[in-house]
Amino acid sequence: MTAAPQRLIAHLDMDAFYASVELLRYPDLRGAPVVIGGGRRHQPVLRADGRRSYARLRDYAGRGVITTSTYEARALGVHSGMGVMKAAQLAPDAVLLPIDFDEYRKYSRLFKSAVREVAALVEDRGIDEIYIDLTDLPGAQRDAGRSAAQQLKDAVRAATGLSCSVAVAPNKLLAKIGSELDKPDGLTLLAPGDLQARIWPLAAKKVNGIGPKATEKLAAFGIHTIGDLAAADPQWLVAHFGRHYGAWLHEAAHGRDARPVVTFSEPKSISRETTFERDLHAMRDRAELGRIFTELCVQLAADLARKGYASRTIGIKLRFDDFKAVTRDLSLPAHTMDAATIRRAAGECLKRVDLTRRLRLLGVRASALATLAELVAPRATDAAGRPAALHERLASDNLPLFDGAPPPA
DNA sequence: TCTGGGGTCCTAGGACCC
DNA sequence: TCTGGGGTCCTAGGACCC
Repeated sequence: MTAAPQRLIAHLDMDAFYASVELLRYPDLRGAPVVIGGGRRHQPVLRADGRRSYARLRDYAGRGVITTSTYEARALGVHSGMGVMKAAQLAPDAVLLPIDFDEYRKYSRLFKSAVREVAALVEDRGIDEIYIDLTDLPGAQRDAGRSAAQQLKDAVRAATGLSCSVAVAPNKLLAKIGSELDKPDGLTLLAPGDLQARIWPLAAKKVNGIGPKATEKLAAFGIHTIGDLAAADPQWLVAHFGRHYGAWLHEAAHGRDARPVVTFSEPKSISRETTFERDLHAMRDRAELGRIFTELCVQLAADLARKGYASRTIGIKLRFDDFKAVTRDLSLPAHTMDAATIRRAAGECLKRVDLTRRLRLLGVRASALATLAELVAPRATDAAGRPAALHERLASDNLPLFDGAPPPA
């Protein structure tokens, strides 16, 4: 009997993805600190002499955050998630470019299809990163996946002109940590024996799943590195972090992770939200809020239709001027993809919220999704157990969309 | 002038049913 | 009069990730 082959899981992460895509079309910016974010204004302007002029961080006013920045900008202390206004204090002369998701999605498709030419078992993890299972790739076991990883990097560069960082490890958890170790343009191999020397010295927050809150709580107990965490008593971790999370922290610190590479999964929810340019009040700005609310519902309905889903639970999200958020949701008797039905359900949710404070964000969410195929499948049945036709399963009506925002509580 | 928009997963209490 | 579990659904909030 032969032993099962060692799992070889790659994590591939594009280097400063949005910023690198922008540098492809604005090569004159190469080497400069460049930041992506802050909305859709501040487009570069082509001047009469044929050169471009770019907005600088110091010119910006608004509520945007940094989505990505070049390594030159990061060296100045600018990081993703940071408010643009705050970043402007650190790097006022850095170039600011608007976000162009269509362009990034185009390059995302390009690099992912290049990867799939090399290896078929690919898990999508958003626009700029993926996991790849190399375990059964011919030849991969011979060199622990090194040549396969190099092949992936070469394929991505050939297809896009962009660099990425790849790590190959026994599982997703370690591969994810590993791809950051040699960025940019990295190629990292991690074997089970590398845990103590290469993983344990790292900060605990390098583990995917240990965020700001857990990091702070761990630090309060004197746990700073992954090694500190590995040395902690698992019973103690469970007592302080809960049965599930505490046990997971222990496993993660020891580099154990059996999650498979998943090549497809159905979405659980689809949503639309927007942050207003200025905070709005439910009564004073009622007309504007009503318009935005309806627009979000119309967009959400279009998203559902385009992707082929119907939803049975509609929810709203509000964020107030003090940044506190609340959610409300409502389950319907039948699935819907109809804008008016969504708008009415979302309006019911809104009635359950105290609207004294001003709002900075409004969102609408569809969950409990079913594919249209599921809804028409023979096994789809009505309350009496009889097969139901699609038009009977979808709650749809022609109520007017613009019925205004409900009165504040 | 702090803090976008799109997601996933987990917890926890109450309703309701067996 | 007091006292069971288990299972599922609904709802709200929060941590976390890209």
